[in-house]
Amino acid sequence: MAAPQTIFETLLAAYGPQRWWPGDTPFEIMLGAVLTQNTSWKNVEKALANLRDREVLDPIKLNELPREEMEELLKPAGYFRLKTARVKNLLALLCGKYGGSLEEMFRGSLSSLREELLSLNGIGPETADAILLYAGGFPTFVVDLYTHRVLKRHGWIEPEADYEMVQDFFHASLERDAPQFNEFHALFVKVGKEHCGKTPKCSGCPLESLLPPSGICEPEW
DNA sequence: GACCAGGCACATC
DNA sequence: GATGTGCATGGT
Repeated sequence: MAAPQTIFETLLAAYGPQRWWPGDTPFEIMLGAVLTQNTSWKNVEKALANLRDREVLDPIKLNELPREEMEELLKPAGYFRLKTARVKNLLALLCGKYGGSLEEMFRGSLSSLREELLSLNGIGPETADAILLYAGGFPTFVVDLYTHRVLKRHGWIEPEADYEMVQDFFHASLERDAPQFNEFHALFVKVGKEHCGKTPKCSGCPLESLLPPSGICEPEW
């Protein structure tokens, strides 16, 4: 069984720091977390650029934008009706309870904020953790599809493991270090894209070295 | 033209 | 409780 720290060091050695989730502001990162749901980041950037051009990349201004206009600006990110509703749910909390201030919002505790975000329609565990880690700087591990897939294929978690169980795999043994969690998640997406897609390309995968002699990467998951 | 992308909620069994 | 399906655009 490979330890999370060993997996991290192996991926970091193979790919180097990813310096992920570039966003000019925490608010932009927060929006990006919703917009990137099942969507490539390139499309998300177009939607964020639309918001910037329209000069509504600000909690208060965006909250005042009519639904139809927001839908139009978010179109490039896909699921634009759905995501407009989700962004509005987020803005309702941010503006209603915290006066539109992310700084104010992130004064809360990790666990209470996580619960609060999860109570919103459209914010699931991955989006909540992404907001808390990447925008808020809280040490919570973001588990995405690639993380699940990489761990299951290599036999490092049981096949039935759900989101919380995968997250516990990391939280149990790693220091609660936001910069490391940030980098680690990005590295999983990197190795996932290159080797653990739906059609796996195991040749040259840096994680192969961590498997026991009889271990194999199970490509069917 | 098929398939995929940094999910989530809801329906149905 | 588990499994299936809708949501939508843009790139390969």
